[in-house]
Amino acid sequence: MSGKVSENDMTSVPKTSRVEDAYARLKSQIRSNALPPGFQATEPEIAVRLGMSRTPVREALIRLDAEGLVDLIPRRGVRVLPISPTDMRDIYEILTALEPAAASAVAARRPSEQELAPLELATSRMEAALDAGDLDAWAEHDDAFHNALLDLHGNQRLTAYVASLFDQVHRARIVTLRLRDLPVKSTQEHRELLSHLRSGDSEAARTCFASHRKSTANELLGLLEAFKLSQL
Amino acid sequence: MSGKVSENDMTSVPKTSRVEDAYARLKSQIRSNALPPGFQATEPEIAVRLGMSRTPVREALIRLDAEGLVDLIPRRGVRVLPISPTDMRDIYEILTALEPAAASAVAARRPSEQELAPLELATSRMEAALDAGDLDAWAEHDDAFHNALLDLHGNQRLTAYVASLFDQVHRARIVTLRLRDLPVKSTQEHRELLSHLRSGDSEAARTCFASHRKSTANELLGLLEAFKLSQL
DNA sequence: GCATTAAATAAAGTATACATTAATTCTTGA
DNA sequence: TCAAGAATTAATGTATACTTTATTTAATGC
Repeated sequence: MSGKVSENDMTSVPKTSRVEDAYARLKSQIRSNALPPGFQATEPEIAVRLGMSRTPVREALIRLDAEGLVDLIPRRGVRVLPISPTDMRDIYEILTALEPAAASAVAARRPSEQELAPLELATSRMEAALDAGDLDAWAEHDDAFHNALLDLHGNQRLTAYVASLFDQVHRARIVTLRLRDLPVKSTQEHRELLSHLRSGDSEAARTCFASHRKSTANELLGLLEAFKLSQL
Repeated sequence: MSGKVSENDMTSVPKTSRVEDAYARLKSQIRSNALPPGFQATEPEIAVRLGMSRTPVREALIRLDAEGLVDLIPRRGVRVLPISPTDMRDIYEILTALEPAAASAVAARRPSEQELAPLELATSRMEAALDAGDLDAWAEHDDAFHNALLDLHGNQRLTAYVASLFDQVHRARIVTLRLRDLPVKSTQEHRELLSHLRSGDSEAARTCFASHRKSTANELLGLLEAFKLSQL
């Protein structure tokens, strides 16, 4: 009964393995552009950089490679994969097929107001962030909206795959966010989609989301072309 | 100029690494049920089995884990993942969203007869296999049809992902293929889809494929329930 | 001085040794 | 006999040593 777990909470931290640590740090550094697209390094270099041996680094790199974030080049080490307009087109095409299907299914399930709460919250925050002109916050809540919708749908494979696609386009989204007008229309579309989910109109939800995705994709691709951003 | 590459062609074989070898063999054994769902083994056991050290085995297992074919259990080794009806439902839902989108895009592109040749060939072979009652051949050409369509579309991420989903449901497809009536309707639907691709009717192609996928999924799920196959 | 080829270099690929830790088994006491 | 706990076991997680091989550099011959 003297059961004290605390005291040295520092030692009872989640206990992360080196592989997990390497994976998380590398992924985060890629997302934040600390390791920019095209960056190339050898395994020993990365191992030193992360303060561990090659073994866990290799295992983390294999995972990042499988997720399409880096390329393992036979005798040259790793390269952080740049995203080309073609990549963007391909990825958004997949998102345009998957997310509307999820939205449609969620609407058909007639979700309760409680289930929709995370979506409502995310939408409100997007609106607030937009008013405040805080683009980073807006992007964060946009992410939250899409994740909440997928969670609600409950197809874990779909959720995981969409998440990995979002990871791949993250850098490009961040860059282009500042090259375009404020995402007023996009925010409105989220509000509209939410109303379709509420009313249980599955076809309207699908259509609404599909057109949202298509316009997002077109806008993005237009910017990449306009600014000659052939590599991100 | 004396440059001869041949002579010892035996030495210039693809030259496969141990990791690749382990990956391919394990995957093949999982597909063929040599390693049945639920099969569990430790890394050293698998290493002995494959005649190599743990290192390449681990790396191959990480890839198989990322693809959803095995589960790496903290201290228990690997387990070949069984497919449950829920998994099947989730996977077919994704396929139902992705493949019709690809079919629609291909139709819109008005493919040439030459481009459609692999699809025509696969369909003919499915019809022949059906007449001959050769279910294995039928399944093989069914696969070929779907792969050819995705290749034609050209979205490599989409192609790769669909392929990995097919890998996951492969065992279940093989089993259920023999529990149901001959796939007459399914074969006809392929022929029908092909005609829509030929005529460039993208909406018809999408609808046709979507209903094909849905009926396939329903049939499959029905069989799993009817035969109480809660794990494959 | 250039091209061809050989040697050196360094990275990935692989094996193995070691550390850590969860599970199991054995022991001990009630 | 059963329960609690300690010791053992064995598997993963990690580091390191070694092997193979592509690339680069150096050397040699024309």
